[in-house]
Amino acid sequence: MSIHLTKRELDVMSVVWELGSATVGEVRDRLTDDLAYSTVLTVFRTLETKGHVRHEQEGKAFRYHPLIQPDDAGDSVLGRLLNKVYQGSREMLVTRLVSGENVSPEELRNIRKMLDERLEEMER
Amino acid sequence: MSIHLTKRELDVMSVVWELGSATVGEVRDRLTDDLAYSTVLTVFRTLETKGHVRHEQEGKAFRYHPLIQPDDAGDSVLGRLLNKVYQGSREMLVTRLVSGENVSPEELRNIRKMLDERLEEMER
DNA sequence: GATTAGCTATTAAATAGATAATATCAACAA
DNA sequence: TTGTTGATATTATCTATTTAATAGCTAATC
Repeated sequence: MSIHLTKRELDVMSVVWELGSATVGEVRDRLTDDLAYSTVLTVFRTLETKGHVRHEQEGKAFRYHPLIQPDDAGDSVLGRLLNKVYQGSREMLVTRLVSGENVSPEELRNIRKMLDERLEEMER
Repeated sequence: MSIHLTKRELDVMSVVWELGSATVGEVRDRLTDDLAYSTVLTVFRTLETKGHVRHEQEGKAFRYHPLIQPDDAGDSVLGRLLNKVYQGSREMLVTRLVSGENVSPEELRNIRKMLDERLEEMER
């Protein structure tokens, strides 16, 4: 079963992943949108209900820890993108991904290297 | 401004893109979920309101034509995926994309070739 | 000319998602 | 003891999304 996160849930999880763990206040500070404390709390509670985070007491606040990893959440989005938008063509998707102005040659070379390694690995 | 499509809207647009244009019935036949005729029609109407498709009469039915292309809709999803899930790392994203079992060596080689071309192009 | 088939138009309703006001509680300070 | 502060808990509201029932229209058919 694939994991579905709403836009706000993803915003929150993104901070949790980045920091390793986070409190409501920490997340609130990092979000560009200015949400009420209780709003972020509500999102955390639904994430906890869905089993995507757990919390532990820290002083008087709760500290939330991720129970899912970025890949877990990314796969469903990536799969849908691949199939519905790029008709299953990974090449088309990657082409678009690297077509922006702000993509450095280094990054492209790193990706190419990764592909080389993966290809070698497949031949063995 | 980036284009946002809901899940169902994307399902419908996906068929429209694939066929070039489509009627309500054609879309309905191709969706795996068994939706009522009026449901698909409603989705088309919201897509038209948003300016993502236009229609013309064809016999007694409407034929819908896309006014946006896959990339237009994909970019917002891809951007969010890149930033929120893979912390801006295209390499991580592509790594995940090609990590499945059912990815052929041909596909990997094609992607690599595309990267080569793009790199050359950047050097000029 | 009445009936049917195959559409579109209208309207409704249920569910999901986003946001936050307000109530509560516990610990610390005065 | 009594506020005050900084959390969480409860509850509510609004909007977006999804789904579809039903009404109405038009052309072909009997």
